[in-house]
Amino acid sequence: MMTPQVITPQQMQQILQQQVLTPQQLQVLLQQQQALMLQQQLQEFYKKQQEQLQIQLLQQQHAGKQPKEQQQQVATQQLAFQQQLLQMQQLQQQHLLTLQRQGLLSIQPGQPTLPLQPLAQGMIPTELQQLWKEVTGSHTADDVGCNNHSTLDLSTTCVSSVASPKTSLLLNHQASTNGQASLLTPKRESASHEDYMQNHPLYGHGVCKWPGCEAVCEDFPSFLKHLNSEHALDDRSTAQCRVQMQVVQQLELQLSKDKDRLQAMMTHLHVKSTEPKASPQPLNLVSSVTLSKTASEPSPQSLPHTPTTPTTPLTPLTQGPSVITTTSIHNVGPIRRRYSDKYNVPISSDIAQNQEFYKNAEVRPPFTYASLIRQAILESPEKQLTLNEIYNWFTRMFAYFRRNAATWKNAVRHNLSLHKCFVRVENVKGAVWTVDELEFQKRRPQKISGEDRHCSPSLIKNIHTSHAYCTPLNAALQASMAENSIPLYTTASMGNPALTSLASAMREELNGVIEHGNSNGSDSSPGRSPMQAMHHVHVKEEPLDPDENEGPLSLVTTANHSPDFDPDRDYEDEPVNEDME
DNA sequence: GCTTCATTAAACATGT
DNA sequence: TACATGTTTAATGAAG
Repeated sequence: MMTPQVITPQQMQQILQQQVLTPQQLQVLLQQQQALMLQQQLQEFYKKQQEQLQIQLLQQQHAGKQPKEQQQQVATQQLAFQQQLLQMQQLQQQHLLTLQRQGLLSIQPGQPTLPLQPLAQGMIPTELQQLWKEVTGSHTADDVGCNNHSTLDLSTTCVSSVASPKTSLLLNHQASTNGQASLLTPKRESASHEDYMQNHPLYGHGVCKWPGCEAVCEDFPSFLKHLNSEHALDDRSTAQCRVQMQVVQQLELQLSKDKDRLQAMMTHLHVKSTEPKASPQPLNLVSSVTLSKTASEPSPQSLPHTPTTPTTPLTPLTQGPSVITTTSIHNVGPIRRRYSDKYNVPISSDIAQNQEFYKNAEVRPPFTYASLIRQAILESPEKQLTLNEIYNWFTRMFAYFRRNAATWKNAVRHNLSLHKCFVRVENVKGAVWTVDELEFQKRRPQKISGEDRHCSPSLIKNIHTSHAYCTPLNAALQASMAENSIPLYTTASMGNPALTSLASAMREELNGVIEHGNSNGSDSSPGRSPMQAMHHVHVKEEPLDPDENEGPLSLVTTANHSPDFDPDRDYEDEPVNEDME
């Protein structure tokens, strides 16, 4: 049988060449793939039925029945089989509806993605029916109807045998979208009656959408009446509900498997594309950078003066970080918006996955300076770096920053001073920079409410807070993550991008959780801090700092003083005792 | 068109 | 004096 390909290699390639596969696109692909698989399974089922019929026909012909009897029987069986076909189609519609109600499947009229055959139409097995006319079998309807097949849970065929045989393919997009009001999210009682009518998942286009019902209800009250009378809480409804649950579970299981398969495919392709990247002659910059104090300008002969053409991973990972694509290589110039900031891609994942690429290609990393600085600091064992070490990290990790040192170094310094998320801490050796994770997370969404800008920008407030216990919360965060056995971003994890992304994603998630959890200042145990040697913490106020009516307040610089946070953020008013100077 | 943000450039201060 | 470090301001462009 000519079965439609789920996804051809060409299609896959097309997908992969779309550098950024949004989760929505991925979802659509998975749904389409699953729908096609469903279609295939049903078609296989039809085929098997047909084969059985043919076999039985041959047997009957050998038995030598009377022609008239045979004709009558054939007519009856044909009718029964057609009914079963319709029921199968109904079942298929129900599957689709289930997906749509859950928001898993959204068939849009102009969706230009992979060619998904309209199931409601494509599944009408006219050819099969034609074949049926040619053959005469002795199948009973029950045999057909309750013949479960393959992995599909077709038990609904038996349960919902009350379906009207005249039901046609009522699945249409509009009804489907109506159904998206979701079975799983019951309407609030405050919702208007009209909305409820329009969005009731079991009612659409004047038809009861109860599985296998399709009863015509002129208006919503009559539908309700019908619903209460015909689909009351009884054994049949319970059984149907149970079957529907099984259907959903089956589909979810299948979706999960397909997701895993896709992930494995992506991972496989990604690994394969990065395999030959192991440069036989890696740039000897790392050692020179780390050994030299003024290593920001590495030896010119070791630098790629022309933009390298690395073998870049071509496959965008769909979950989490993205991998450098060919076209992104061209984004060498100044990028005002960094996509990883914009799309919330964990920077550590991206850097980890494209580490070799960034090291060898003079491609500007698609992150802001602030993100890069933060990453540099977080990668350090002590979560603190001197300015020079930050420079070194830049040059070590990115070939792009091996040139124009004056420019980007100035930018680094500028960012360090400008952003409140970077905290300068003086210790005995000198000044190091740490990350105020809360501040950084707070500024990431970049959600701007314009009315809050009256707060006068500016002015660094170098408050010398007193003690070593002025621990940047980042340390506590890291410690908490360590306690939760969440691997930090290390070079050891770079070998496994999936793990890295997962860890990063979890870390980002956890940051948010801890952020809230810590907002009461309960767990900033100084004992965990790796920075007890700190003496001075300079707290600065970021120019973009609004009054922040919403979102977590930063307690990093204040939690050490008082849990009662002053929303005016006037850190100068905080008690400053025992200034070290 | 406005606002916000990131980037870049530059001036300036301070310390070594 | 030169350089590194740190702060601040301003201009510019991208994006929302």
